[in-house]
Amino acid sequence: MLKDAHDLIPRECDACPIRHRAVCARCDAQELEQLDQIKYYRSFEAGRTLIWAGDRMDFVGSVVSGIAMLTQTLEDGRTQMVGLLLPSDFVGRPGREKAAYNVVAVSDVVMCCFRKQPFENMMEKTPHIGQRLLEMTLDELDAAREWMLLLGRKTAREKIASFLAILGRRNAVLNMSKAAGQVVFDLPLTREAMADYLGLTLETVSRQISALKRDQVIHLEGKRHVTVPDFDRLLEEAGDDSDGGMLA
Amino acid sequence: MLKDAHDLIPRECDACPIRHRAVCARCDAQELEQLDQIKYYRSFEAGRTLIWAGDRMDFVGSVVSGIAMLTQTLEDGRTQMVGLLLPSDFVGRPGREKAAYNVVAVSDVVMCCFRKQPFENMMEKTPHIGQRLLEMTLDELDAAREWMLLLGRKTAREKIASFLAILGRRNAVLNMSKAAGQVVFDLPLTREAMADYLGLTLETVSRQISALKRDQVIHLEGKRHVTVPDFDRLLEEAGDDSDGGMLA
DNA sequence: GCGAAGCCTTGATGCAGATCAACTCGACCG
DNA sequence: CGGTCGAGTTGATCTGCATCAAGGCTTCGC
Repeated sequence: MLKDAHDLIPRECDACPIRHRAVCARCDAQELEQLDQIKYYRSFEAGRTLIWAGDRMDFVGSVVSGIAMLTQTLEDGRTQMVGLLLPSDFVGRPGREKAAYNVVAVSDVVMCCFRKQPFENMMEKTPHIGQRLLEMTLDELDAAREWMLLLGRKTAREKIASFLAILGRRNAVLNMSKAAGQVVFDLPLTREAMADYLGLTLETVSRQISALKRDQVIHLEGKRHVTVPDFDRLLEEAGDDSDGGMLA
Repeated sequence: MLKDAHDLIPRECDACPIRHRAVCARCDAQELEQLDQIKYYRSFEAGRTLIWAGDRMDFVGSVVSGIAMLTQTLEDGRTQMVGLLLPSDFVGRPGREKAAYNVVAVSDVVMCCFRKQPFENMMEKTPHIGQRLLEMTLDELDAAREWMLLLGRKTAREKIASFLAILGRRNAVLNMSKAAGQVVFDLPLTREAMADYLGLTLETVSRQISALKRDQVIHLEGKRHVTVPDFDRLLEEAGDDSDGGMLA
């Protein structure tokens, strides 16, 4: 299943798909050289837990390809997703000994790992890395705060619509959005993972997706392929403050 | 009411109560000098909204004294708190034009404001500021993720207990915790603000506090003064993973 | 081709927390 | 000192989502 994972591993940073969005985005050729000394690639197959909360961490790194999630659980098993990691997202916290969250591969994942101690040393001397990491962390904090509004105050239907809007927005940017307002994408998560993202049960997720389909807000082919005929309609359903959506 | 606010404004950074925890924590004397050129103090009375989401921001800054909250709202008025700002916490985002959240003074607040443009320029040249801001932002992100678990997966009782535990832990650190496990503090928020923090209604907050009192998990004098006779008991009620609590 | 397992959907029922409403208490003010 | 206003409590009722349960569809291994 992972037999061709090494095809996805860039030979050098110039060829790296996340070169200009990851922690290393601001680094110059010489700094990349240094990073190269302390990095290595790892591949994980879908479903595998890369890191358990509480584990000792000896690396930090970037997601190169695939999707992973950060989760927390209570003793009785209730699970909440607290981060969704896409290519270029950063994993781990410089200066921290132990992992604070579980990291689980949603799809097959390739990571570019940096040995932790050398990376921390390098951060001290190379402002470019810390600067970029600050930007990325601030973005994540903003995302976390949107997410808190969703978890604390939205109805199940609004939660689903919001989640679809997030995915749709992302794909609209990448795919240069199809004709007038029509947006198409695949759900990267199972119903259960969506439930953990949204603070719902998988049954409620399923029901609300069915309801949005019934009400023509979305169309579904199979269980994962979504078409949004009218994106503004979807945004209304998401209940967000009308304007706020597009501020980058 | 604010007549003596200027008494709370430090004359110089050395005398500043948040000198060693705020963004400026790592700055040396010369850097403080520079910051001094671009800073000014502002006072706000309890209840005032310091900043409206969408407002143009021409400063960033630190809370010197008092408590403020970040909130987001949906059009129909549902409100979620997304940040609780204590002395030394940072307000605003370098590089961002417009405020993303409302900032509301919970108590009287004094802020140390930096003019935004000069502050950003200084960040470019002074790694100490960016480094400290990164640390603080990472801490906030961790807090946000704990908060997401609370919002998404905890029951009303667990939410209240968790919130009390957070307050109690903070005060235990400051006040060198009273005799054996006993913790005492005042609630800084109204029932309504607590509800906005926890994603509940104020009625539910009130009922659950009453329930915890009835069950002897806490004692109340008046409506705000809380005594926790057995802190471990409170942590159990909070439902957290047993160990996780004390990792700083 | 058949059984098992994973993912998903749908139905029936129950309950935690929202909503609506009445009331208490203390602070402030003319 | 009576009136008002904001904060908090408590009760009655309603409802959205969780829970429990059954069954469908697809994929995979034998």
